[in-house]
Amino acid sequence: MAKVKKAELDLSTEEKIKEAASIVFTKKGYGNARTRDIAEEAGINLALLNYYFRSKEKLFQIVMADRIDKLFGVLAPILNDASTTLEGKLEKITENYIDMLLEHPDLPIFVLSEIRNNPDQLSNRLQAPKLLKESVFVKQIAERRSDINPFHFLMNLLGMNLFPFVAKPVLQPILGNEEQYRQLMEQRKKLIPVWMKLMLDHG
Amino acid sequence: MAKVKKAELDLSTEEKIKEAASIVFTKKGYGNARTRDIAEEAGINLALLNYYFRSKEKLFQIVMADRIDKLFGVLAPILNDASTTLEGKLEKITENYIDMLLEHPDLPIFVLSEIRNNPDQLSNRLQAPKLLKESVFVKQIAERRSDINPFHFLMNLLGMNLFPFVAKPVLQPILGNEEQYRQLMEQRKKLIPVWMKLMLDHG
DNA sequence: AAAATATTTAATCAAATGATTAAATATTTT
DNA sequence: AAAATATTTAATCATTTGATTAAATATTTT
Repeated sequence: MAKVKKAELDLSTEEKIKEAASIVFTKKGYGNARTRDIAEEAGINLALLNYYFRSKEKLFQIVMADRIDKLFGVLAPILNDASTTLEGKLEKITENYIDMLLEHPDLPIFVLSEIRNNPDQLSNRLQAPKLLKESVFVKQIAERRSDINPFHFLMNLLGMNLFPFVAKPVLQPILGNEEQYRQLMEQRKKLIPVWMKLMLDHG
Repeated sequence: MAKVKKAELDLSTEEKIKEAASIVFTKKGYGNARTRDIAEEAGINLALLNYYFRSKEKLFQIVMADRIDKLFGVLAPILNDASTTLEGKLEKITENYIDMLLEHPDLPIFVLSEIRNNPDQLSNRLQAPKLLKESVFVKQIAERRSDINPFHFLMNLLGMNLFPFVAKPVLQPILGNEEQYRQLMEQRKKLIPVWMKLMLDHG
């Protein structure tokens, strides 16, 4: 019990700081976040943050890696699944993305703006590009429409899924209250795959 | 000539600072931008910045108002034009947006991330929501498809136009070099209106 | 040209902020 | 329980950074 107790507390405190850092960084971005904000959010002393993570920068790197995983992890397992059709993938990607984004609406704008702030540091370590580029998913699109660059359809899919969340602060006043916003996103889970199929089959 | 010379220099220096501030703020965001960065970019002394604009915050407000105008100004004149069809508006919005974004690719991510950082301050003063909500454009969409909330199509249009620029740092490695990226965006000027019409007419 | 005004600079201030230190407290091991 | 180790804190440091000041320079007006 003694060993367990210590390990529990250890993990709990470290995890509490990581969790707080994730919240504060995601909400404010690296430059606007204060280590004191994070300490307060975690309910601990400022020195503890440096005791566990050495620096703001180190803590940020850990949070960032986790956030990037969250944002692209939704895609990864689906893209190269040989057992699903293109249609199946469109439905699965859309449903998973919208479900995830309804829980983490500020994730895309955080990751994208931090990549903008530090393209060299972050853009290089993304395995998402290669993953996307050589995926079964993109090959399936290319087979279906050899006349159009398949990445156009990828941009459309990601754009229709992600943009309403990236632009949420601007769109919310147009779209209504939180519940109405949520309902629209739920509708899009059905609609986006239909629209994607339309684009792939006609035009 | 004497009067002109002073006025010229005056405007030139003030404008030089504004221009530098626009560049630095847009590239780094408010929190990561240093007033010394801006002064250096403008080729002037730090004190001059405060002499002309009183504070970083004030300078930022001026830059931000200008950037918001740039981002939404493309839409405004088209949305309520009674002399164009829905199809005509889709083509015009897409062409104008992509042309503008090719010149200012980091504009959307800057504006959206700053609105996230300060929703109360910035979101309220946007007249874009009301403009969009009550536009002829949205009414024309609603007439065409009474079965689907017209804002779905608005989100699709904006998503397909803006997202490739918002996500440029992530997409660039997939899409190729700068020139190839540009060519894809040029293609989208023709493609997006076609796709939008498809979605409006079928499904 | 002299006086008045506007512009620009170097030096400096004060507050914010990331980080450290040394001591206190709690936990685990012996 | 005592010793050893790990955790936590209050106080403090050093740097960064937005802002100011007072003096110098340039420009405009008289």
